[in-house]
Amino acid sequence: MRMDERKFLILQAIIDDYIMTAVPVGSRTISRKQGVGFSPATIRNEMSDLEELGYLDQPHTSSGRVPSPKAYRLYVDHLLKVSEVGREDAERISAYLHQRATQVEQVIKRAAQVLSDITQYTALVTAPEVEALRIVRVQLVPVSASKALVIVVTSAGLIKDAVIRVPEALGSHHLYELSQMLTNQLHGLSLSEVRRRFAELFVGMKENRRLLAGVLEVIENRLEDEAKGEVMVGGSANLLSHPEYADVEKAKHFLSVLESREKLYPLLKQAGAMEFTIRIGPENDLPELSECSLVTVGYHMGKQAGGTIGIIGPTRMDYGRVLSVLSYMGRMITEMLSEN
Amino acid sequence: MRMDERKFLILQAIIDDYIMTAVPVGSRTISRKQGVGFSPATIRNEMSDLEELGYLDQPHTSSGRVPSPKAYRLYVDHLLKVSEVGREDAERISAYLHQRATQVEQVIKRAAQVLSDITQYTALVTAPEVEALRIVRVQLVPVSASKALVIVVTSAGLIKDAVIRVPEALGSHHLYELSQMLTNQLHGLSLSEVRRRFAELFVGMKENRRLLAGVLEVIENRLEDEAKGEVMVGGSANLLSHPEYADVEKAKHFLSVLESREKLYPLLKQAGAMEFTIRIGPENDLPELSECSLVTVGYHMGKQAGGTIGIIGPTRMDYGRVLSVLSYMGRMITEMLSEN
DNA sequence: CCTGGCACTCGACCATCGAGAGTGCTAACA
DNA sequence: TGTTAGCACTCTCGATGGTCGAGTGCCAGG
Repeated sequence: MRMDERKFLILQAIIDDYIMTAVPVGSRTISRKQGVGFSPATIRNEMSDLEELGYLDQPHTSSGRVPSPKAYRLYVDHLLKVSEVGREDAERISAYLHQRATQVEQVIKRAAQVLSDITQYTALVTAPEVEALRIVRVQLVPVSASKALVIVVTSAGLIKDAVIRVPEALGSHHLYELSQMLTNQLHGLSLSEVRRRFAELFVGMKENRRLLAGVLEVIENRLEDEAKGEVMVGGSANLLSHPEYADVEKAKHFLSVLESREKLYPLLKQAGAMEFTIRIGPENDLPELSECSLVTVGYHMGKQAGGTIGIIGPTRMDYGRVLSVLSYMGRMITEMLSEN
Repeated sequence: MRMDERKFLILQAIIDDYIMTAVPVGSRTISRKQGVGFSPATIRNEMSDLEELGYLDQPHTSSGRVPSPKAYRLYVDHLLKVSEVGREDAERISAYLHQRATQVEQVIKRAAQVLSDITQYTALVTAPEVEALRIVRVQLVPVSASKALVIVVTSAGLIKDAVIRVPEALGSHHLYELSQMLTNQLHGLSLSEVRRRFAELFVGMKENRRLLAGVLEVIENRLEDEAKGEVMVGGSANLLSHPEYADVEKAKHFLSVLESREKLYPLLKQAGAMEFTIRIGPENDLPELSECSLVTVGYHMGKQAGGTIGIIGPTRMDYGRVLSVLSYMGRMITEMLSEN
């Protein structure tokens, strides 16, 4: 048995209906739909076929059918028509994003909020990846007699800072000169090249080794932190509005995944470079998410850095809308961050 | 009718039991308790009195009693014996906190995690208040040809930064000198005095007015941001473990409060300076939290700044344990942040 | 003043039942 | 041969009603 025109039509109708209602859909419902000119009996036969083909599941013998993950896969691959983003949604997105936002983190955080607000699902946004960034400047700023702030400015304006201990003898001027030296030495290096350069620096240096080691450690630590990954979550409560989370146990599992950056980050990271990805139910590596779908799109910050924004929700998700909203948001963020 | 020794005893027993089980407690249960040498009938009479006094509620005519908010109030004010924090808990707290943490934000975030982990409630932690802080240093660092990073170092090492636009003509040295000047002028001022001093600066100045205005704006913006308040939330999923949130609607309300910093922040801010506060059920201003209790303690960062850490959970909360864990945590954070 | 006893109340639990939605199958029809 | 009407069957859901047990209030006796 093979899929034919009519089977596609019916499957699509079933998925559309189920996405709207979350209720198993029966043959009558489909038959009544405009554009489907067949009797319930015919539909039933087709549905039976579709079940055999693995596209539909039946919760129990005598209730309507529910789309399987395989069906959603087919849906997003072939049947989905990605609509242009709605004017209203587009306006909300711009409005939110164009509030004065000086820091990248703020943009990211706000994006997560808007997305979850608009879609009523849960939004995930990663901070820009530091991988391909290059160092523009390193600056030491005195904070107290024995402490200084190390600031690492990277290309694309991403900034990292941390406090280190410095010898009391070093004055503000001295720190400034050190900063100039470090900037000269490290300028243009990718973060992974920094370590090598530091080794060279150490060779010809007598004083201030401790201090330099501190600076190196900061740069490395910041890298590690980055590897663990910053993920902003917006709208975790939204999930509870969907009937699939009426069961508190399920909701709890889901929420605890959202709280664990360690689990969340790889999920988004994986998708990273791709223009967009859709992971449906069991296609997610995390068993906790076997009944969720994750849609992601990438964004960029200049040419060198980028991150991922995503929406996570029940497999029964409005993929069309989510995809259009997400990709619009991706473009907007890219635009915002690149003009800096 | 007045409270006497025995009524206190019985009330305490009821509260203790209810805190453990979340089930309305009956006279037999109390009568069986060690230390209470009375028959169920006697207890019943006392319970009836306690109900009349407003300390107990009866969900329906023939089931056990449940403590009222008034009872909890009495409990925390008079009956509660704050135990020393458990050795195990103390160890977990130190272990978490003493992981290398260079930034205040990290300490804060981690604290929220540990607290929620240990107590199984939801933890809230505010970043240190900037109110009483004084400026130690202002520094401009070039980021690109036409952008610079403004760094405001405050007493206690709290750092704020933001990117502003600068005239292309200004070189790195020029920025450095400007930084020195600004630091000289603003050093030691509270943030609220800065605006006045800026007005004076403007008078005698011809060039760079635009730039200075930018710096002022940054300082002010950062202040505003601060007023909106940074609040870290840990363990929001924990709430779902408690039977009072078996109802998904309730859980949703609660979670959406947790997501709205605007609501959360004043709640903690209010408590701010106090050594500790306990807000029970309707004592909270937010109607969404009328069935929750909020326990907070303050922490300090040096002499000038401080924030609040808190636990939020059902009114039926283990106040003793929460209080001891919180105050221990408060002391630890104070210690950590002050040695910087 | 305390306590045992007793009648009463009320929610939780369970079984039963009918309605309704949906199915699969068969036979008739175009 | 594909489509449809009809029919018996299945399963969920909600309402109904009965029983059980925990708990109460009150009264009378110690």
